Amino acid sequence: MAAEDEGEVERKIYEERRAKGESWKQHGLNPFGNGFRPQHTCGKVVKDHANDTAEQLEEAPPAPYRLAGRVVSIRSFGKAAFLVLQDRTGTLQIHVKADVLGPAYAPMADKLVDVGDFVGVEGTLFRSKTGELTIKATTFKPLSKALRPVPGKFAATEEGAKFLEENVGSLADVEQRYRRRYLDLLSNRDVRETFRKRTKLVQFIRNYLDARDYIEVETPMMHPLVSGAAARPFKTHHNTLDLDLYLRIAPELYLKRLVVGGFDRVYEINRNFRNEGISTKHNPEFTMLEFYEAYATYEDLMDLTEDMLAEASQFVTGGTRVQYGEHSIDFKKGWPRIPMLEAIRQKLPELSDKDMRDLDKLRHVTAKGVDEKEKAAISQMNLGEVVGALFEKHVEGTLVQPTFITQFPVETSPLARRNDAEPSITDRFELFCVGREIANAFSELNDPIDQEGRFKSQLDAKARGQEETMDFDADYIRALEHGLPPTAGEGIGIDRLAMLLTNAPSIRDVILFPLLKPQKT
RNA sequence: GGGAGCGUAGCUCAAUUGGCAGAGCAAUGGACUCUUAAUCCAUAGGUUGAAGGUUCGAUUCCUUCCGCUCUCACCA
Repeated sequence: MAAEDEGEVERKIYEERRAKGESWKQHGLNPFGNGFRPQHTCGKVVKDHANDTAEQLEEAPPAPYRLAGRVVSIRSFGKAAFLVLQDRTGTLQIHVKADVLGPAYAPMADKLVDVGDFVGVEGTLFRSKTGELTIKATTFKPLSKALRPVPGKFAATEEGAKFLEENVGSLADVEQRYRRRYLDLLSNRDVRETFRKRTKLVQFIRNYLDARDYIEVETPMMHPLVSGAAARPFKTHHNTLDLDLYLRIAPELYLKRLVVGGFDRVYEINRNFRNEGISTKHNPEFTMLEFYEAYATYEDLMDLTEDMLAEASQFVTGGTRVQYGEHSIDFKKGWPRIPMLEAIRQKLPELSDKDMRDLDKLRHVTAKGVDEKEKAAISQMNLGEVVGALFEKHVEGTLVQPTFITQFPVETSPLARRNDAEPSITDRFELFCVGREIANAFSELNDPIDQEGRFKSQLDAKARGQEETMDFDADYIRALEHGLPPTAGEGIGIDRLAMLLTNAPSIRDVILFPLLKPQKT
């Protein structure tokens, strides 16, 4: 039934289309049928014959094609009509004629086929007088009735798509695009393209890591403890066990347990959940790649990362140079690697080497121009935390081209290995691009005694009022006590990477069904 | 949570200083056997997001609410 909150027009169209579906039965057609099996696809037919002339097709016509898809355009002339058929591969024009089809043309003559319906056709390929590759249908079978119309005009052909892009889009209402993604997908070509690229990206990463002898695993989404990152979790509950659980904020500690177990090249591409704000760069559930390689260092992972992302860009977009908004991003290998303190001092040259170890001085500099609430938070920070805050405030947003920032303070890196020469910093890097963090990696802390101390520091931070802290994971310590080989690990935000490679301004443009407030009726 | 903006027909958008709520596409009826934004003739389609207020009169001004977008904060 049409919903009660609909407008008159919408309800009328619905009723009319239902009645048309009923009329299909008089022609022996099931309005919600099944059993038509296409043997070819629109995109392949067009590709295979793109260079065939009208004469070639007439003299040596290819064997008949059997296709099925959604009707996205109808141009009817009474006893003949041109339809545009869309399937997963593309579109192809169909010519249906009363004299060729005989009784099978009746549903067209009676105007029982609408844009949005699915049909199956069989016929031979020719070029129409205007030169377009077209199937002359010898079989025409409506398959499935669409009771609701598609939104507005279809971008059915290249020319039509171009027109709609340059003028009014089919579905422009941002909220509707996210809420009813199926309409967005079926009416907007560039949206289909974006999600295909996202899929290609994930496919590429899997192949890349598989080729390097990594194995893909799945670890728990429901965690008894908060671990692996600094974020607030979602809480849930298991009834039978009467057990409170958290949706995972990161898989890190489970993956490293697997390295202890001997899976010493391991990765997971899966969802993380963080109970934080929603923005164009944050969705509460998002996809993360994490991978761990024994006997590698964080420096090895920098090499791997620039190689993997340069190749991913090539695979997904066809080149290493990518336009993102106003920026032209170059993923070609050889990205700058800058220690965090150095990056800060490049932006704030007035700070001396000595200043960078002066907690009061740094607190003072960081607190410049911020509100009282933030000032209070800064006054509680330790040296590492204030360095991190200074970096985020003055440097992060300025890193447009891919840049590795290395040597993070130990206080903000509770799972990373200390630097051998300078124990106050860790063997860690983050990758930034367009002012955003794309990747985070480090040589793993495999010293269980040090790890125990770091967990305790997290508890102290929690006691100081910090909400985003890790729990003490005694079983993880025990795993480390059984021996974690020297290992480096990395996390890459797949959504943010997909944004870069598809020129998407919002993370919602690369997540099929982003979280929205439920619609009130 | 703070700030800014938006909400008009199924879709995309107009509406002058507060003065009869409109167009294109989609829909419906009709014509039409090579169109591709098909064309031509005709018809229908509205609680202007919701509630309240000011006014002779509100799409327009005010208040509250709902929803969305952007942005700041938070968030690797």
